[in-house]
Amino acid sequence: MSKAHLKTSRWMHGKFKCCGYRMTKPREAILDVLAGTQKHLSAEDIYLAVLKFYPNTGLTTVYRNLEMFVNIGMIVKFDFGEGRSKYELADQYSEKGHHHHLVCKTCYKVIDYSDFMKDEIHFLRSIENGLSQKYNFRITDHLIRFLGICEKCGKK
Amino acid sequence: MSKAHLKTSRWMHGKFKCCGYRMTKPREAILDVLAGTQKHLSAEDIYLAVLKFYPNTGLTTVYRNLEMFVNIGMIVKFDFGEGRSKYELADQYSEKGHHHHLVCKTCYKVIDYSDFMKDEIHFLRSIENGLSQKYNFRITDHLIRFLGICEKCGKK
DNA sequence: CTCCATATTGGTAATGATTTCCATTAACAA
DNA sequence: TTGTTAATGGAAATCATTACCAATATGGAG
Ligand SMILES: [Mn+2]
Ligand SMILES: [Mn+2]
Ligand SMILES: [Zn+2]
Ligand SMILES: [Zn+2]
Repeated sequence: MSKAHLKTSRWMHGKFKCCGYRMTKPREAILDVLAGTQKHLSAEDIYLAVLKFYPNTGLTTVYRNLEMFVNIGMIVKFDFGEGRSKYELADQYSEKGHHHHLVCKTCYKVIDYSDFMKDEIHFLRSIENGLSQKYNFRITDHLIRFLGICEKCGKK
Repeated sequence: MSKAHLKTSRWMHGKFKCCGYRMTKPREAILDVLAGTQKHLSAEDIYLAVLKFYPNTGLTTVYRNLEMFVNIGMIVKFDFGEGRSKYELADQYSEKGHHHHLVCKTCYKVIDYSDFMKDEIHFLRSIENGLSQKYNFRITDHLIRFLGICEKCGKK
């Protein structure tokens, strides 16, 4: 996480100066936590992790900053159906890069995959234009996800 | 909705006898309401609509039955991001058939589309098998959605 | 048709994630 | 160092969804 920290600091500088945002401990910590894991974390997960670095951070602050990070596109918020949102670094700031998810309907395990991106690009190109034209809708993003039963749940 | 009602009754018969479920007014009404609209309704939307037919239905009952209908595959539950779930009849019970959604990030307007299904099938076939193999995951469903700005929101 | 076992209902109270408030603190430009 | 103002964090409020539970209605057996 010290490595992650260094990396994090670098983004911050670039991203914040311009937007008028200030660089604060909680913000740095939130990005560090997300940069230091491959998992999809809930607001509370992040809060608990941040707490270890800065023992009097508020959960409110975590929520507030997560929202802000989502707004400026540094973090992505997902709803996989378990009742609370999960967060991860946006594609361009993550080692994972552009990817989608397999979600187990039973235990909510989430698997990242970035296979078959060539097929995806081909598929998207073939329809995005048609859709935005037909429905007068400016498409800025897409969501592709597969649902089913994970290995562990399948054995029961 | 009288037409919808007739149609609804027919399903009920087939679907319920077997599963051990009983046919009740609220259940009939919920399906009628969903069969009588093209919209994506929240639990409360449905509750208010049902209330007009059966003035002392409980919101709890609506939630309970929506969950049951989702479980047996007659209704589909969606989260478009507005903080409450939306429901619609499952593909095979709806005039809409298999379709996906365009969702406006600004006003949460939802547009159904079923264009380019040929491309979709081609795309899915090319990757579902590979994914389920590689990740030992039994895929039962998929979610394809486009996000962006609707016509109205684009003008502001 | 009547009766019974039990599935279902509907009000109310709990839950639990996320927001709102607001007085206090910290960032950072001058 | 100082002043302006963004940012924080604790507590209270929201709000959709669930859990409870006593009262009721359904559908099959007799
Ligand atoms: Mn991911
Ligand atoms: Mn739809
Ligand atoms: Zn699982
Ligand atoms: Zn819109």
